[in-house]
Amino acid sequence: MQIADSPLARKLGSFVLLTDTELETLEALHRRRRRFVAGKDLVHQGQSDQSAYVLAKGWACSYKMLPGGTRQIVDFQIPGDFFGLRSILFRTSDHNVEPVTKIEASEILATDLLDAFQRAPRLATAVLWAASRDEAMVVEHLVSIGRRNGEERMAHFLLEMSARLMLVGQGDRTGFDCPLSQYLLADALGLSAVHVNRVLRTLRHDGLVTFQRGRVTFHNIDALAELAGFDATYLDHDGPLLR
Amino acid sequence: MQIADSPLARKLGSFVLLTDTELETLEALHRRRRRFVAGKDLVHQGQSDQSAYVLAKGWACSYKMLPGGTRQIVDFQIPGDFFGLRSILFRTSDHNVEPVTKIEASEILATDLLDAFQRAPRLATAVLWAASRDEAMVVEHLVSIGRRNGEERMAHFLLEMSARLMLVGQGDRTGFDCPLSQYLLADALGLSAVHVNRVLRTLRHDGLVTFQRGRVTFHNIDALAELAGFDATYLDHDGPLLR
DNA sequence: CGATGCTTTGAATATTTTCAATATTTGTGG
DNA sequence: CCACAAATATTGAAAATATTCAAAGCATCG
Repeated sequence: MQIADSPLARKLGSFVLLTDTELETLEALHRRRRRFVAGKDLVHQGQSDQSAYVLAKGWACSYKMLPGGTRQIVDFQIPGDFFGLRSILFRTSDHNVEPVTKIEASEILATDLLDAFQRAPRLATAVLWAASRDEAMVVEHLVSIGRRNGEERMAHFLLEMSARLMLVGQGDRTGFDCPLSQYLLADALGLSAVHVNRVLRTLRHDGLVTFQRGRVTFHNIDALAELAGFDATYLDHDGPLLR
Repeated sequence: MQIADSPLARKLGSFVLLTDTELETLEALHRRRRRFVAGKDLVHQGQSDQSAYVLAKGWACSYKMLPGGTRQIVDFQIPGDFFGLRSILFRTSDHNVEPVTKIEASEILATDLLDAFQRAPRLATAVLWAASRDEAMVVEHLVSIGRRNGEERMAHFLLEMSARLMLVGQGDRTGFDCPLSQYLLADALGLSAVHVNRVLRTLRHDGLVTFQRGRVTFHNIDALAELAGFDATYLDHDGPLLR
């Protein structure tokens, strides 16, 4: 069995040991490489016949708009991540996706995905697993917003992003490059942008972490994890369950 | 093709037109009917080899504990709902499940589910769809906690529960029976129990909704939906995508 | 009927937002 | 490479929102 080097194959392969047919079917999903500029939505809440994507380069975010004009960012996507899957399964999208930076992504049409599941049925189980992993992240995000204060939320968020980025070979224990503005952080963490600024100042003054000029630098990652109550098990790959 | 009357078959059938084999395979998942008393967890955060369940009677909730001893309820389950799916896919559970009332549920072992996927591969796609629908609810919950105030959150929550209950034939436009205490509501909505009480008083005084002695009564459901910014599309079934 | 859990209310405090103003950084065209 | 405009970050003060602590009133169920 050959090793595929697409991020998607690597991710799914950690759950299901993929056969050659399955690998080929996966690779076929990567025709239709697209580029998008930052800030212009590529999946639209309420629209039908939207595609899903696998992100290859750059950062994006999924969010929902509220009647008052505010929004809540549900999730950030980094290279190797899926997005827009629900737009396929529900025919019409319940959320928006906006590139945070300029991005490159493979577009996956509804029929592509359903055909792939027909050709290689175990892929459906693998995608179910990947989607559940994403759901676990949303759940942890929910817990953060529901029960952690500003500092704890920020700490947890930065640690989670760091762990996710390290899984795809970006950043290290000292920190990571981060293209998010304080407005984006606010929309994600359920805070005001002003408060995000104050929270970052507090964490900086306490010698825990610095976020300046697009770079997150950890000064005391253990104290930060302690503050956040951070437990990365929900991100861990354990080795394939399906053989 | 016969019509199966299990809630699971009805739910998955709204996404995939199920064949006889698929229906039989589904029904086989309903051996192992279990009863549980209220308040005693049946899925445990951090434990491995946990089962998933399909709820037949009663209400349950999924939640996560935090280091400080507080908890965040992620989701309530009502008859027909799945829970503990992630405990199977990840071998170890990242959350707890507690019966709110006494419940009856069918236990589904990891091997049961994976065998069923092998025997009837389209079931995996159907379960992916159902899991995505659950994820959409968690996302809406996240949005609520992140960007709505106490009154809006409560309004949204009550409307969502009403819509979900009506899908399984419980309650109507005038209201529904609800076994949740203000403590449970607080843990779900990311508020304190005291504040939940004040929020309910405000909604009652404003003539929108009354929640007393286990019964939710809508007085002005349109105004309530307006206040909450409630849009039920994320709960809608559209008719099967897979034939 | 008595114990227990749930609901209700008040008052003081903590957290977060909003509004407003001022720095700083970044990107762009000349 | 500089100057300028736009975007982003920072700070203060007042107001809104929600929490905590404490106490009392109601249900409910054996």
